[in-house]
Amino acid sequence: MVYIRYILGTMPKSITRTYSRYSLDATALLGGLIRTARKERKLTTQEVADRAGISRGLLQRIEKGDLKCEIGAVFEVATIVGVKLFEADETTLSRHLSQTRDKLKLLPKSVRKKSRAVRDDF
Amino acid sequence: MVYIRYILGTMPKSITRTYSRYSLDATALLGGLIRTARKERKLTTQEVADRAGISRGLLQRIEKGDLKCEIGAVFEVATIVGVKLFEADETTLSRHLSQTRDKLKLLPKSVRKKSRAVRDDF
DNA sequence: ATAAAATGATCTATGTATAGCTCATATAGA
DNA sequence: TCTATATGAGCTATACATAGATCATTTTAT
Repeated sequence: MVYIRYILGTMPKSITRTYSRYSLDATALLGGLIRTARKERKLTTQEVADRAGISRGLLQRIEKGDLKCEIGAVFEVATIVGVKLFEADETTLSRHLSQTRDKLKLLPKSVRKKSRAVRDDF
Repeated sequence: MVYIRYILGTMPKSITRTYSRYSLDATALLGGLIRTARKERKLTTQEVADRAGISRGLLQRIEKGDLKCEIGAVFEVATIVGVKLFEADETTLSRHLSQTRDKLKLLPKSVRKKSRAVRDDF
């Protein structure tokens, strides 16, 4: 079976994205914590990558703090090497989760802007 | 200018990935916290998406806790609506980051497995 | 010193996440 | 009630992240 995968097209234009210092630092910190925890547990990059079901290259990028990695892969690796997210263990996390869901129910379902400026012209 | 973009190939096979309960919960919690914070600050999805430089659709997936979003986009949105990562503000975060880097310098540069079982056959 | 193993870096093919629409529905405010 | 608007959901094209390989280098343990 043959599958049509490619045709002719125009030159692609790449998109660059900007990040705040806080996001950069947070991702770098998480990556560093993962790398530290992995070494303390004496696990090789290949072992952790296998357990997480990802490639060794992706694990390297995660440990470097690459902002373009998918969050599921990052969190999965963090879990495997024992880095706590939100500084919460499994039970605390799920409790916090349901609390957040309850809180959301109480908030308005959509945010509405003031339609016009307040009438102060009288 | 014409750019060669496509050729003929074989049928693609998709890859499914599994995630732990902990990763699922952590991502869902983060998404919920973001949604809650956004509403409390009375920001529309469009406003936050614009400020983060992402599409409204991606923001919806982030708030839903989609594990395939890139971590940079998620952290950027969290920062914008005021959700603290690591329960730390900017200065605490950068301090923690340099501490982690210092700690890494002290650890062995590569993890080495015991090459063979301990000699107990004598 | 030597060798085996771990890590770092780079390349290609391809599966897929994303932007940017459209349309339908829900909802807050007048 | 009425209406503007926010949200939800689905679509397509494409830019890009990932897997998987290879090779070079570093590093640990013997």
